[in-house]
Amino acid sequence: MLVVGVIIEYAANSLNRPFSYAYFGNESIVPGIRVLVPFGRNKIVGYVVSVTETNDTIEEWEKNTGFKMKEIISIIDLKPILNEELVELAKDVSSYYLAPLISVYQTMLPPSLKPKKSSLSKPKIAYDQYVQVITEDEDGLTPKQLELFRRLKCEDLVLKSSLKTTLIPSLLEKNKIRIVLKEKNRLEQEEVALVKDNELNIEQQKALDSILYENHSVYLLEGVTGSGKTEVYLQASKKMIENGKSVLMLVPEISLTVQMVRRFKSRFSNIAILHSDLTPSEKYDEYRRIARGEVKIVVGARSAIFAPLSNIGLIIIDEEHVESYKQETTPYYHALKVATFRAKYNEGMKIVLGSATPSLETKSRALKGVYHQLYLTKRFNDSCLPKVEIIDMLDYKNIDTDSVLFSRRLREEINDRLSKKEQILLLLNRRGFAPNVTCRKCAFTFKCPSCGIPLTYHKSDRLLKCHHCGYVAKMVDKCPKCGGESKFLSMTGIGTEKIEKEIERLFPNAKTLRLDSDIATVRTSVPRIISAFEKEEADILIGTQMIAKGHDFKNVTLVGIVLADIGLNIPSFRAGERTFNLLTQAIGRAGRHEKEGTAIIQTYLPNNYIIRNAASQDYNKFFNEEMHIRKEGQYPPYTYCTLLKLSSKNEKEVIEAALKFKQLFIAKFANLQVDVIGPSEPFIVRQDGKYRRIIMLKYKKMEDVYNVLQEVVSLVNENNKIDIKINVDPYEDY
DNA sequence: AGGGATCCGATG
DNA sequence: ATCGGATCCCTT
Repeated sequence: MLVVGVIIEYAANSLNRPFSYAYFGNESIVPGIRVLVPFGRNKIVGYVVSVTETNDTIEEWEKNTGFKMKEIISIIDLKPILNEELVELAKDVSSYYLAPLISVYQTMLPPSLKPKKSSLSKPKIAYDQYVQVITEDEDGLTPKQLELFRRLKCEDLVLKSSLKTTLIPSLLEKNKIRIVLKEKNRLEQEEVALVKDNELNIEQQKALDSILYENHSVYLLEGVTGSGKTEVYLQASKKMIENGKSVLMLVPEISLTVQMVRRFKSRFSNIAILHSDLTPSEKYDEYRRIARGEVKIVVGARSAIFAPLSNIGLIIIDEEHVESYKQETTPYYHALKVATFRAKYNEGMKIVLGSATPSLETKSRALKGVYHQLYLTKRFNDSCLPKVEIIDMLDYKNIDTDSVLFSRRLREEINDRLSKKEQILLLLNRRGFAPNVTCRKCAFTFKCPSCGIPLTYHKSDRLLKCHHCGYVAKMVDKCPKCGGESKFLSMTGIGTEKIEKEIERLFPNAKTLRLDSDIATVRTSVPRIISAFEKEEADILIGTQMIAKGHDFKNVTLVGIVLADIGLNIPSFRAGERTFNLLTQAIGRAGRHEKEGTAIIQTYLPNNYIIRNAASQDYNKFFNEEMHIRKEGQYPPYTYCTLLKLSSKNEKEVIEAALKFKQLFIAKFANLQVDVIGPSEPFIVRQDGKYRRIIMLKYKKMEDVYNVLQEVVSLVNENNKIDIKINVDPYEDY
């Protein structure tokens, strides 16, 4: 009998250990394969972690160990689904982020291979049928058959479906040909013509040489848009490939994947793509192409950091500062952290971080010499920086006489661009019509039943939406509390829809488009709107941060930031950094080409350092001032953080549990450099109808908190009344 | 007593 | 994570 150690598919801390099963069959069973096992009253999928032989019977084994033992129902895989490196990597990720091992495996693998019951119904390998000639002998063929036979003989393999003929069965029967099955690639990749490398300028060459020949493990390649970071990525990749290494290229989001893939395909004919917009079949096919070693370059989003590439020479993380590199659900990993883990198994591996506005963590490490700093300062097409004006919206003299939303200056400039047939971007980082609906009779405010935060009114579909959880309700005519008529329901605050309406009123002849995630719910609508605007089918594009990212509109000469303050008042220590990045991005959309551009920032905080530094495009000044604030508050990069999230249906119980944890922490950390902040009521008051509390730990060394956190994880076992989530190095903090 | 909601504990 | 049996609560 074989005793098989299995971790089961449920990603719960209390089940994060092997369960033993018996196996009597004669199929090969080795660690790393999936099996179907009985668990409680269910049949579920498990992942084999150990196999040992014993002469005991089940009864004897049960008596010796005191556990019950059931039998494995069936074996799913022939061979391990993860290579050795990924198995080790999963351990590192699981232990650093205190996440169940199975949850890491599940994020590493495509849907068809996840150790999860749902994988069994996911797409399997698809085959194409090819025809192959197996003899020289032309005897016994009819003229038509002979004609086909001779045609097939010229080639090795011919795709059967490409032959418009019914004669295949007869040739098969006469033993002239055979059918060969080959795995199909269901991802249709765009054809891109290969081009030569661009000439590098001195800075680029220096950066490239440093990456290739100096002995640092992490590089920060800092350079504004248009300074040619991508060319450095491409040529560094090329050299790595020549040296027999492989390359992993990460981009922050799907729309940027497409552009980056195009750039890479113009130099390398064979690359793999991994991101969440692929279908399960496409993911499966790409994954296996990588695993078989058929590709040396992978371009993808966050989870591509787990690509089964071997012998990695270079991992590039473009737009390093973007927060989407951190997953904010179990296993809460950050792609950069995972990259550093991968360096352990890939001798001499380099990590290159690219950004125009590096995260404070990265920049400060570069300044300390932990990362090697490289600069690209020259702009390529020599386009000049836009002129930026800050408009104080508290000063009534600046406000337009017809509209409180626009300043005189912004309205003037819009009129000017409309008359010159140049285009305008209007950024407001909030969707909907009004973010708050309150009854003026009884002060009732519409709130989300499951989150407890105010609902936003969406005029176009007359809905109230929760921007946090997606809850939707029909707008009503009367106040649900006092029955007051609709005229008492006041809509306060602004969103993109209101700007759209206001533009229609003030500039009736202007053609406008709107782009935000309400519109983006239809998969194809984003590229459609972007390309319509590119083709100058509209004068004004109104949108949220979606319009600030990446797109290069040649005829845009005016960017209006309708209200820059949104995001600054959020109680997060990262609020300033986020806003700086967004404003910088948006300003950068103005005048990226021959024509000079202008950006107008409307704000109630005209002297705020974030807004001033974004306006002057001064990253270094922003960095120094923000670092000062982080130091005062002892926030990252001066400390590390871990966020504890507790929730329960019973408010009193969360409060009590949170206080208990606080006490535990205070006792354990008495002599260590660890701060315990909270428990506090989070900004999102409820989650899924459950009451919440958060505790933030701030510390200098992970060793100081690690054991205690593990203890917390084990306490979670005993406590199924309250749900506890641990987010190490969180980006959420309120 | 009966039905439904909620809690609790075990899962090999 | 999931399930069933135990427990509690309310109605009948």
